[in-house]
Amino acid sequence: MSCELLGDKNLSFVPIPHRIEAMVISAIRQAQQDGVFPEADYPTILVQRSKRADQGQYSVPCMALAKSFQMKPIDIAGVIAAGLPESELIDRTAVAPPGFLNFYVSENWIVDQLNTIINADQATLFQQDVGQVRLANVEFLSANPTGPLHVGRTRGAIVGDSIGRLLEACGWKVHREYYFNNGGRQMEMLGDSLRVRYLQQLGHDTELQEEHYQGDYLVDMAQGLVEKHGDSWLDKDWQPFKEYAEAEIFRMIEDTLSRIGIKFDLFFNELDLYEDKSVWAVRDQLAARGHTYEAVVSEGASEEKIQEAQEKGLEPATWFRSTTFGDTEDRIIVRSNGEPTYVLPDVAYHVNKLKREFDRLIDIFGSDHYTEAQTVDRALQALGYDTSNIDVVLTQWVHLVRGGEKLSMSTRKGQYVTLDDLIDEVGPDVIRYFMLDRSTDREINFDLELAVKQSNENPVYYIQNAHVRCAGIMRQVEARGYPADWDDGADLSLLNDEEREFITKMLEFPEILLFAYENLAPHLIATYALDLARQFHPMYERSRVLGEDVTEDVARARLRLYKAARLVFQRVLTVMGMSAPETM
RNA sequence: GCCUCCUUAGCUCAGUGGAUAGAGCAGUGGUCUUCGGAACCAAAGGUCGGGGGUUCGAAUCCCUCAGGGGGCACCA
Repeated sequence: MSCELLGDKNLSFVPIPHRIEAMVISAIRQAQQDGVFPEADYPTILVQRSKRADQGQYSVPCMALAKSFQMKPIDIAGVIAAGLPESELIDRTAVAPPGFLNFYVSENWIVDQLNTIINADQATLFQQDVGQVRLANVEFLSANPTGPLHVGRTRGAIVGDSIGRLLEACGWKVHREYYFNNGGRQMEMLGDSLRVRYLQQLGHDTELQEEHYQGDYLVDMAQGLVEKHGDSWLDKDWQPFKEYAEAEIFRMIEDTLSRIGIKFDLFFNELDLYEDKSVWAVRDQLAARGHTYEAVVSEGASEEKIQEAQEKGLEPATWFRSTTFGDTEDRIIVRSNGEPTYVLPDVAYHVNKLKREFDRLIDIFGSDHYTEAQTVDRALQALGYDTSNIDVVLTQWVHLVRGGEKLSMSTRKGQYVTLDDLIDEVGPDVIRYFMLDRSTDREINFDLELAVKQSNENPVYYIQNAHVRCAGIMRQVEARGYPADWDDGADLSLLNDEEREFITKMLEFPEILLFAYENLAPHLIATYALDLARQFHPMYERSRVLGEDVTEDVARARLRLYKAARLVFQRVLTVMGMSAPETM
């Protein structure tokens, strides 16, 4: 086929719709040169998957082209059909009213893709090339080290890591970053809580106060401290305890994360932004550009607020005039006591990231950070930065559900469910899938009973079982003494309609991958994985390899099919950060 | 009050402005007994929250109303 529009890149896994689009554009250009179509701009060509078999596998609605080309849609479709370049991909096309052009993908081409899949580098199977290699910074999780990871943080962690994997599958290099603050009152309380626990371990009669951290992990930690240092820390204040606790907690967090397949490239300490003075530099630059002012209340504040401020006797604070950038109210960046609010170091952090070598930044936040993210964006604009290469993904809440009842995830008094507890209960693969399979702007009800169910109600088992079944066939073939390359050179034209349709479904993966990447929507991978499994199992039921009534030629062709299917399931699971088990 | 996300089958949810809106579960009726039954097949199930609008064409875009989640701290 003519591929000039697709450039020189390896065509193996260019999504089919992209190839069809290139063919259509080529036909349109030809028709324009021939004077059949006027030289007019026209809307983007839409190539969609057909819903019904009698509409081919892909179709292009030409109705939207009618205005540009001053012809009836059905005639436009006919002209395009006649002008399509020769292609090994497309067998035939058909025009359907009111103006659809349906594409029938070549059966030979479809089955031959099994060879392409099997011969490809498995680590990069279906990898999309979105230009030269670029570097993305994905910031997620960013929980302060005050305790073990709580389940409430899990969604952001999984979504962040998976978006990273999605980018990697589309040719990016990904730098995963975790932003944290180990200063402030919270961390002081943490240190002091450990100090109290330490004293208790040594038999002192002292109790935690209400504002102390109540979690049992500090008891264990205090025990370890006694084992290491005996009573030599008796007279120390909160500070060394805080440092000890922080180091231990980071160790716990990293252990937990490694259990669900997440590894960060950098833990970025907010305090570094104070040490290198960049927090104050940001404030000064905002001031120099005239975007700040000193006042007790914001400009245009209500009488009520002014009165309230007077009653409290507040001193002036530094405000960022975010209303200039579309905000409904200005925001405080430095409190009257001289301490910055959270937003100022966060702006400095983003400036820091923008100054590093990244081609784009992606932030994953809980939806409760909506206003914060907007304010940071506005401040960056105020500083003169182009924020168009910063994407913010906000994730909605997760509710743990057991037996139809929502569980409380309160962090008070240490009664929280840790991520470790959840991993112990349902396993890492289930967590990853359940946190991924819904659009990020939808809430999740995480059903703990469904999570451990071993039936096709549970999508994780259903998907992984497809891989297990493929692996089972390979084992069986080997056990019966067939050579490892038995399927090499098999006559793939022996595969039936159902088997070919399944291959077509596998070949949708590149377009799904690209679309999920473009929309930063990893749930589309999860949905696709389940769809693929749902198409796999019925076929598996009927298309046996080693049945008595299966001829050797058919057996070899089917073995080739399952070999490729196994690789595709493995790849899909890997992109989601899940395991592809051989047995279950 | 303002901002934001959600509302699609009994339930949980997919759905890129295009043809007759799709899955699973539950319910109904069947099949087979395994290269892992942790299975498969069939029929049934819908005013896409309500109402306007834009468009040749709207679940999808815009406006509006209603219901639910989250946010709007001199917290992080």
